[in-house]
Amino acid sequence: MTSAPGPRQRRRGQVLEAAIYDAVLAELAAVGYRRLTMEGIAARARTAKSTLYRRWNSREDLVIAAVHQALPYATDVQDGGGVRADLVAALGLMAENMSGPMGRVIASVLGDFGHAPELQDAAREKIIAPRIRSLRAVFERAAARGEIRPGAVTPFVVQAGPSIVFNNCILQGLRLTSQDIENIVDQVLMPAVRPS
Amino acid sequence: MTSAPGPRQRRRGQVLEAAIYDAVLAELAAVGYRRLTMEGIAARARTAKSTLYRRWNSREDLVIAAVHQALPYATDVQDGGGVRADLVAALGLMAENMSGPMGRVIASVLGDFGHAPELQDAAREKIIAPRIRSLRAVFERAAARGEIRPGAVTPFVVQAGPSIVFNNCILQGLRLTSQDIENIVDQVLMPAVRPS
DNA sequence: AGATTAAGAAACCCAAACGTCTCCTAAGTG
DNA sequence: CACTTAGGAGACGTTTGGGTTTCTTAATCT
Repeated sequence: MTSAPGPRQRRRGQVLEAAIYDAVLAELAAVGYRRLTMEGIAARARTAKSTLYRRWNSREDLVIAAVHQALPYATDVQDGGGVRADLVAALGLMAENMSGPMGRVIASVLGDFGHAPELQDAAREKIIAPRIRSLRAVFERAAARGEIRPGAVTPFVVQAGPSIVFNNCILQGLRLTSQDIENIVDQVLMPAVRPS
Repeated sequence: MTSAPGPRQRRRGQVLEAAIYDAVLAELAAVGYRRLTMEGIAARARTAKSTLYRRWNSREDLVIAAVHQALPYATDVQDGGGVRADLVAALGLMAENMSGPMGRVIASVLGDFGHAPELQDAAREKIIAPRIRSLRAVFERAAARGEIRPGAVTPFVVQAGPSIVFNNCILQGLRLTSQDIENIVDQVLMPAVRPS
């Protein structure tokens, strides 16, 4: 569809690298990590295997790099109309992200976490940690404003929302509606932090 | 260790099948689904590839069967001293199971869920559903006894505990202490269902 | 005991990928 | 424009594993 297949343009540096990363993610989403191959990646990126090996030592390295750079959107939510609204916004964005192609990518890769410590660390640092951090910030600002009990902001309370979202989107493949998000906030999170 | 490697015993039927299933699970826990091979399974089970293909059509079928039959321990918790104790017991057992070798098996396999609907369904039915069910039963009995607000027993509230446990044990590879379990129950679950 | 079934071992063929290497030439550099 | 760099294409040799087949012989059945 991109005109005749004549003498193709040749990409370099950043542009090429970005195209390869895209191909890795697309391939992961399409065939899964089990069937991810360098040849498949090269074909989808319309490049050559040698180009891949020129930059990364192994499939694992390439996957780590691709996942690593694909996920730094920080999910930082600025305060809006109080805790409840902030939590709904934050979890909603999270659900949004996890339902898209990135959700499939994460699902494909996480099975191998136990056997690839680097992947596990990268994922933990890039995927989980920043989201948990930004969500904790939401709670803590609310606590500072006196909207919630300060003592209620524990690790498990902070984890609860993301865990539920994750399990629905990634593991069960469901798509959470905004009503669902509100239900999670109202039924689980708010009761845990509401001042008595 | 089992005497000289003379003419080996030859297993059949149920016994052999069980040994193969064990091998599949052990292999999954050891090398992950990405590197799971029929040859590896056969070697670990001390049997022949032909024996495997005589019974299952593909690696996928074998994995499905192995996971399927390995997980029917129902996790039904009988009522003890009230909701709190019941929840602690149920989640504790869940955490126990997920921290063992079965946890690694689940982690290995779930990446390919999106690409193997049968696996996904089998896992959902065998792993997730029964646990959610038994936990909901705990809540509902408590509601019937008047210990908690009946309206509080929603799907998300029921999911909350398992989701948190899952994300800690399987995804993060952490080992939850009984204190952790109590914290989850006290900080997240009880506030959600406590009668006002 | 003799007959039947199927486990185990091994050889086999074949396709897919790996990882390497060579060649050509487009894209950048001065 | 000459020169350097590195991407694209493809051909390799090799390994791994899939899946089949053959053969021997335990285990089970009648």
